Amino acid sequence: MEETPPSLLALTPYLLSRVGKTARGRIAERLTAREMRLWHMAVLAALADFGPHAQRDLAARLRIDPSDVVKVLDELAAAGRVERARDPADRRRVTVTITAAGRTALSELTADTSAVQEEVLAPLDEGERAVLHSLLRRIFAHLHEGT
Amino acid sequence: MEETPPSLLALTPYLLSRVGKTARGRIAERLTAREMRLWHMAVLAALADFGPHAQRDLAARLRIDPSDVVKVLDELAAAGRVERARDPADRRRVTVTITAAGRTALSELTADTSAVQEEVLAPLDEGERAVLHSLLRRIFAHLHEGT
DNA sequence: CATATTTCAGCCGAACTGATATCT
DNA sequence: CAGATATCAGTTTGGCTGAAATAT
Repeated sequence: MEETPPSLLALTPYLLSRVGKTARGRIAERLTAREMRLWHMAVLAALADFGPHAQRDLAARLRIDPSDVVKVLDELAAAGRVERARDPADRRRVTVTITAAGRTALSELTADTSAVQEEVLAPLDEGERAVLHSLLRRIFAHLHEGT
Repeated sequence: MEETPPSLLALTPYLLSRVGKTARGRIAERLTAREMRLWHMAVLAALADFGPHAQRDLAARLRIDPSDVVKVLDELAAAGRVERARDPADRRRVTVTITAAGRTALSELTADTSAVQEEVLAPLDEGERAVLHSLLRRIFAHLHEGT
């Protein structure tokens, strides 16, 4: 009396949605233990990978609402993981930079996510994981090219 | 200035989370056009696949909170897609049954989801879609066996 | 009386909307 | 003054919690 309806399991988007939600949940669970959330990690990763951003550019890159960027940065700045500074060339802009503490935090979060990867992909061998990752990359690229 | 951070794209759980969320969003979009939501579809599918359920069993099968089952069924019943009846053998229980209108609605929702499948999996050929589906089925089974 | 099932009211995090202040 | 940027306040939605009401 616990089976999932087969007519749903036959639909790949349904499976994607369910598995994705579980993955998200597992990551969020670990981040919560560090008093962080997914957006905090995404922001830190963007700053580490691409250098300082104006808040507007962070919002565009991560597809997060600008008004939410404010809150996320408030929290990251309070924890000393990013620094905000007015751009002297255009004083409307606020330039956000990751700190050393921010990089440390990011590496912990990345380790958490790798642990989740181990949990979620447990039934797959190395080759299968690579295939899955590559298929998802292609789908992801396709979903974000039209926009 | 629009690339997603590579350190995130390297993490399969992150990709699963993002792609899954988009899939969920695309389905939800279509269902909204029919004034339905994902839980409505899941409930109808469970009733169609496995026959009448007590509300408690629907909640267990679909891993939805019992208090939310009440709201979902209120809406489905108001639209004539399910019927509720007290179980005479145990009058605490309410037995839920799908109606003919409910089956019609479900087939429309399934068609919507198939259309989303076409959108999301567009870059993959038949063989790749089968591989993806099979890998996701295995992950899904693994995630739900421990519980 | 203890437990099971359904129902209801309310909370919280995530995502969005609209308005405002500041600056170009 | 028109447009851009950041900020703030409020709304909505989904998912959860806790407490009732009814029945076993």
